[in-house]
Amino acid sequence: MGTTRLETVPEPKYRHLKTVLSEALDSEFAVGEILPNERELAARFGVARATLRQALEQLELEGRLQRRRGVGTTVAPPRVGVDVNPVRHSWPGAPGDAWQTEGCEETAPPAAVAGTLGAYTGGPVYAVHRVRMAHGQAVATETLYVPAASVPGMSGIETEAGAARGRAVLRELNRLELGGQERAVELGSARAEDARRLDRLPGAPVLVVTTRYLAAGGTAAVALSTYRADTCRLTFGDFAGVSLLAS
Amino acid sequence: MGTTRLETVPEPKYRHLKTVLSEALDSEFAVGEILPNERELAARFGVARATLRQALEQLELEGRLQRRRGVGTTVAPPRVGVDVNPVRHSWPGAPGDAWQTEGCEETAPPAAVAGTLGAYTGGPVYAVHRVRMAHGQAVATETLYVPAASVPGMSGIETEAGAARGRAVLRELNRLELGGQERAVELGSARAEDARRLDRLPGAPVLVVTTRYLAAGGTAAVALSTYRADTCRLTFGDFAGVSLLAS
DNA sequence: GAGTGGTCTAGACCACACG
DNA sequence: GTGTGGTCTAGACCACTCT
Repeated sequence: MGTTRLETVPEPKYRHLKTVLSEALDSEFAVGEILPNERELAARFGVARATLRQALEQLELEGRLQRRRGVGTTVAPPRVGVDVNPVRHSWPGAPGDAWQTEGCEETAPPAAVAGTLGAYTGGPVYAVHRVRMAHGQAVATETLYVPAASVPGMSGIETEAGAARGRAVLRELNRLELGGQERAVELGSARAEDARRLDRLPGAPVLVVTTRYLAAGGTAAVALSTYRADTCRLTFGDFAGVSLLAS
Repeated sequence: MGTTRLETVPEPKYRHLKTVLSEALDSEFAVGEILPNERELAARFGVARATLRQALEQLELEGRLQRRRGVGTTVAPPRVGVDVNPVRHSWPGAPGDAWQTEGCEETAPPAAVAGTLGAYTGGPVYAVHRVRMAHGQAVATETLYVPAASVPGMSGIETEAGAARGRAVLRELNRLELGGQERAVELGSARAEDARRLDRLPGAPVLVVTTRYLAAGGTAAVALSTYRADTCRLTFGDFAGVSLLAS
């Protein structure tokens, strides 16, 4: 006896390691606790550091661990549920929304965004940058693309800059009647700028939420929201329960 | 000058590689086209294979590439939008739903699921397994947990097995009045079983959708749906547009 | 400066698909 | 059998954080 190798196809080491570590996290570690460093863990399990890291990477992807260079690997708290419910039909920047305006610039939108802006294509576009906080931590960044044609009140000479200007754009947007919202979620990897704001490395996995704001039969604005995939669970409806993936 | 190194902090090789490859995919390759193999690509760019693979991994995560052992690396088609809209309030298995019932077993639900089943905790639970197809390919698997108490019509002796039994459970479920749905989306990694059905390796990134079906003031059923993160974009509302992450 | 995770190398062998 | 991606090793050095 003394063998656990009953599978027809042997499991890769890193996957077995992942299982072992996962169970250890459940039983032997508390949230926030710091794990032994990678070199010691690798030695303890008798594998190369690269193999250990493969297991740690997946556990981090699943939100079980948090790794920070120069600091160490800690046990992550359960994911926070962030509401992205489109039920309450309101514009971004409406009273009570969870976002904080950080800046605004006038740019040409990315080609893919320009396509969905439809009728508004060609004119200048405001890019409003916002951040969403939860429990004192940035969980998402957003760039809201608003064609100048959607906010005619902004057409005058603008002396305001940065956040104030962004808030002005949102104010103007809120004057329109919102026809509806369309939303999509997909997996992406954080661009350098977003990664910095989210305190992650570039390329970190993120959940990208694309929202089209409809008004007067057209697309009045498009938002690209980038949520930390390791720490966030996006909720729709009034789902207030906890993650079912915890164990 | 002949130098492109203007950054204060040099970019890691794999990240630069990713950018270069990404641009090459846009301009020099067609969807479905097969790339040179990893050993040749690594040689061509003058890096170790492991470094090249780090770039390929992220591109696959973003849905730009598809890698298959024994076959090669191909350029992935744009992600398919799959509707997970909770607006049409209906039970799983209602006419017109996109899922195909594959089997059914009676099990104890995972601890985390049992917790959200609330009032029904303790009794036997049906686990109905379903698959969602799109364009002839499995894009998602689902396990629907239905407490026996939710489907009293099933309490008799059951001679049916597998898919037929699963359909019977769904039929019974559809007799109840649906009070509402609550939904959450988060990143996970495919368990071995799901990975097999989705034609992916275990650990592949997936979007996990948790749905609670409410009836008579309680949770009548809970579904855990696992979507391929590389090929799927989950849409809410009537969002029929294409991905904005394409470029 | 010491210790951490992040990047990188140059190999090796394995599992799988296909002809 | 041949070629592909998947796993694994044993090192090395770098970037970052904390003291």
